[in-house]
Amino acid sequence: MRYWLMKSEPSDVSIDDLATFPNQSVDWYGVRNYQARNFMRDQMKLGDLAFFYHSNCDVPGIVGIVEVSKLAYPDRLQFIEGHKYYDPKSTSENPRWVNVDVKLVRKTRLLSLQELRRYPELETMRILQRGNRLSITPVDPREWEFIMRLLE
DNA sequence: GCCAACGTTGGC
DNA sequence: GCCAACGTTGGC
Repeated sequence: MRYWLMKSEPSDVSIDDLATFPNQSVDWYGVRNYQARNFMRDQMKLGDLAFFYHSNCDVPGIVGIVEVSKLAYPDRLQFIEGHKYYDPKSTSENPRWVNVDVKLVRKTRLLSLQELRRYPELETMRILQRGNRLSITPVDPREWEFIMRLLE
């Protein structure tokens, strides 16, 4: 059982969007970074928990908790010609990109990036490092617990 | 909208 | 295999 942080642009899929989806779940499509892909493919297990993080928006930060509800499988968008996430080098025999499904556990208050930066206990978090761009990052259990207390 | 940081691509 | 050029991310 591991913990994660997963970024989503709310203009694409927000936590409120997720709450309205069937089963309150969504396929985590569009990851086109090998490191992030490998986390999904090799390490994510059913029931793993993740912070749902709004990025590239007015107030970036954690807005909810989700759980992995389906193990990694090929991202369907890589096969759709002309789509933003189309990958001509990917084939159905040998798909390059995968995604898991995640399901809403609950919304939380907005715990902003600015607030996260205030706690020395969290300063090793990947999300807080300079130039961090990885959309999926592991979260240390101690950091997870610390943040969960902030969200109570 | 700017731009620093980073990942990927492709010529050599 | 190096590395310059380019594209993307995402906070500000």
